[in-house]
Amino acid sequence: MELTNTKDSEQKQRLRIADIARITGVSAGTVDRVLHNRGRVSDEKRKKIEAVIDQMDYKPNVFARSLSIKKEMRFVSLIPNFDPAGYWEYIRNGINKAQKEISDHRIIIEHHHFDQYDNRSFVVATERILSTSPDAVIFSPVFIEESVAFAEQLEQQNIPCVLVDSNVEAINSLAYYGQHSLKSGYTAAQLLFTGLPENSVVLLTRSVRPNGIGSNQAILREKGFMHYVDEHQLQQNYQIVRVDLYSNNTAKNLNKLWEVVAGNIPIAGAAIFSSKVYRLVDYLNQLKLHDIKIIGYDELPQNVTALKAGRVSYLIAQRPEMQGYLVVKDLVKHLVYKQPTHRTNYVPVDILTREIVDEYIQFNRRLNE
Amino acid sequence: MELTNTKDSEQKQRLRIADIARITGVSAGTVDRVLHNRGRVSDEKRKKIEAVIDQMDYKPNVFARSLSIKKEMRFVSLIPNFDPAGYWEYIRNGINKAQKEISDHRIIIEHHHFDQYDNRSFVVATERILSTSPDAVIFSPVFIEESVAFAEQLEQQNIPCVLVDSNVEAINSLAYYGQHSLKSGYTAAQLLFTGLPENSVVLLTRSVRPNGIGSNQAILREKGFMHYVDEHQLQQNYQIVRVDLYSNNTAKNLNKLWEVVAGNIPIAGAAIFSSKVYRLVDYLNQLKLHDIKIIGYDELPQNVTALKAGRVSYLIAQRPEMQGYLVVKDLVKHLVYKQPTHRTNYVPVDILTREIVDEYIQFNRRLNE
DNA sequence: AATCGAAATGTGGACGCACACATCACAAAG
DNA sequence: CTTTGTGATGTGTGCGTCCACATTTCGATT
Repeated sequence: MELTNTKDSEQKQRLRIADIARITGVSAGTVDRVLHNRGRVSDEKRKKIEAVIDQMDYKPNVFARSLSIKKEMRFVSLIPNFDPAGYWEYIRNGINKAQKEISDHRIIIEHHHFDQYDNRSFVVATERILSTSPDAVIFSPVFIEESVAFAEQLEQQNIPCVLVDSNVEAINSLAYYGQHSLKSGYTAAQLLFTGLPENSVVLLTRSVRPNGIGSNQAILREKGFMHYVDEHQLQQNYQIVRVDLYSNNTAKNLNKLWEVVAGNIPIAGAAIFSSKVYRLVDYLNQLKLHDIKIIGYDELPQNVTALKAGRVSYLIAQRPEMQGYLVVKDLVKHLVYKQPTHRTNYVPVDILTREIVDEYIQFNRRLNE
Repeated sequence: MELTNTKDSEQKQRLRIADIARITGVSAGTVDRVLHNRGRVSDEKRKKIEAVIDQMDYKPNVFARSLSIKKEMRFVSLIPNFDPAGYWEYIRNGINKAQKEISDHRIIIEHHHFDQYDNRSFVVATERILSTSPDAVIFSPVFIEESVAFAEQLEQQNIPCVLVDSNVEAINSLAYYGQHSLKSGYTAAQLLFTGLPENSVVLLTRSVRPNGIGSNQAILREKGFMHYVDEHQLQQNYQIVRVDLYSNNTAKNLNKLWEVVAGNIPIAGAAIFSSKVYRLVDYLNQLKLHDIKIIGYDELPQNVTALKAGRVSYLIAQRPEMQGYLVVKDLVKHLVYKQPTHRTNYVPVDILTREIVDEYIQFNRRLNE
């Protein structure tokens, strides 16, 4: 441990291409050819120049570099269409932020959408996209099979893609950003069961599609949740009841929940594996069930309201703006700056309570300014 | 809700300064003077130029802008010296990342340190810094009074400063990044008490300095913790015992803890308001107390080891790299780009469990690459 | 020795901004 | 009528990348 100050940087001028040219007795053009491995340089001079680059630790001025690169590219995004202030809007906000930052590279992003409850709408959108031959695609593989097929066609056309929100291993994407669904479901269980009275019912609710299939994400989250249950042998102490909620049938949903209530065992907790927590809260309010510990996903305004009102105990969040922002930046990193990226990038499982949610939201908002 | 694609950007060329000059029949220099309010332009031309700028929505190319700005500034950081892999190193890593990004502006950062257990070392460092007249100062106001005095002197010399980690309202800093200590302490209590067996002892441990005073942060965290206790009237069901741990006296610390154990009421939980959780774990191991629910701060490697081993239930983290990074970027935002910043910026209260800590750490690491 | 050709190397401009500096017009002072 | 000053305005330079193009080098072939 030392208390003296240290100067890590010297005031010295930074090495420029022109300096390297002067030192090695060649022109800037030759240095440039070496720097970019464009060939057409004699071995002798190449080695000399490379030596100077290494020894003197040349680093290009990033600003000049960014200025001079003009890629004129067109990216396409394909995510579910969204209700205002819904989950997908957050991802798009992140994409938009990245878009602003790279617009001076003459890169534009076209936004396409599909209905997350209708796989045909997804296929239609992918066909439309393929016909326009974009330079890269950002999409959310909500429908697994259809997404794999889409990715194959992209690969044939040599169009790189990145995945956001949910992951499909079979897709050879440049990068994926999203949450580790299993761990997030496991964590939901952990938070729900800690301190929960025994010999009671725990509701597991899923928002399902008209065909009765849950989303890629939701299925994995439930799996993670059940893993915790099995690991701690909670089936003995709790009666876990699955209830599927349909997006467009309030009466039916209420009916199903009522059946559980009528079972006479008290309901102590409930988890929902989507961002529709606020709807679950609404149903339970209508059934006058006010003392249930509820846990759900994503910091949508309506969910935050329920969290602050004490109706929801925890929200699990996943930085959607950051996901949208980072997938785009990784595309640029690869296509423009030719730097390596990581394939799989898990965003943290963020646990929110009524006391800390405000700072969480404001911080994310400021990062996105 | 619409399914059709939308093109948000047109392929059109962006308006440049030269274009505005051509349109208005002046030179680029005159347009530049209008853009930056540097005066020395006739009213007639100024109005004409402003009209074009507004109407055609001119936005400067950020890359060219960054390139042309060369500020030649010297920032100074002043944070506690650190053990390798200690908390303060994380903050410095964030500062270093920002430093790399701005080095092409010819901005350098000098790192100064002090002993966080010795306020005199802080004062000595501030005097040394003041004598060199830096362009801006980044520091952590660990000692409140001394920090206020330092800030006053900086203000006299017109040197802006930013605060990192802990906040002092009395200091007129450009920005502060750190955690809301009260809420973080409150959350620690919430996590600790949920599901904790009643009629037991809960240890509150603080790392204190030789003079017996805790850090600014730790004091506020404990206050937040106790706020939860009072709010839920937990004094009735738990016996809360404060134990001060000294940084350099293992025997004494063990002794104090042993006294609590000897009290014959079982110890169910323990919280520590600093990043020294791993030491608390070590003590409790030595005393063969293995079933205590422990909560502490910061994702230091040693703490993470204890978390993964199940010896610590939760760690509360605060994105130190991000804090270091963002304070520097705010300085640049203000001094170089003359854009407004926010004074108070709370970083989220991040709750970590053994299952999700790996993704948290890796994500932060990649952001910092 | 002259010629040719291919590879190696140099030159210069465009990009787009900010800033220091040069230049210009015009009026007041000598 | 010339000099000096002053405000208004134009110009050149720095950066790295990526071109098109000019020029040089050098060995091989006539």
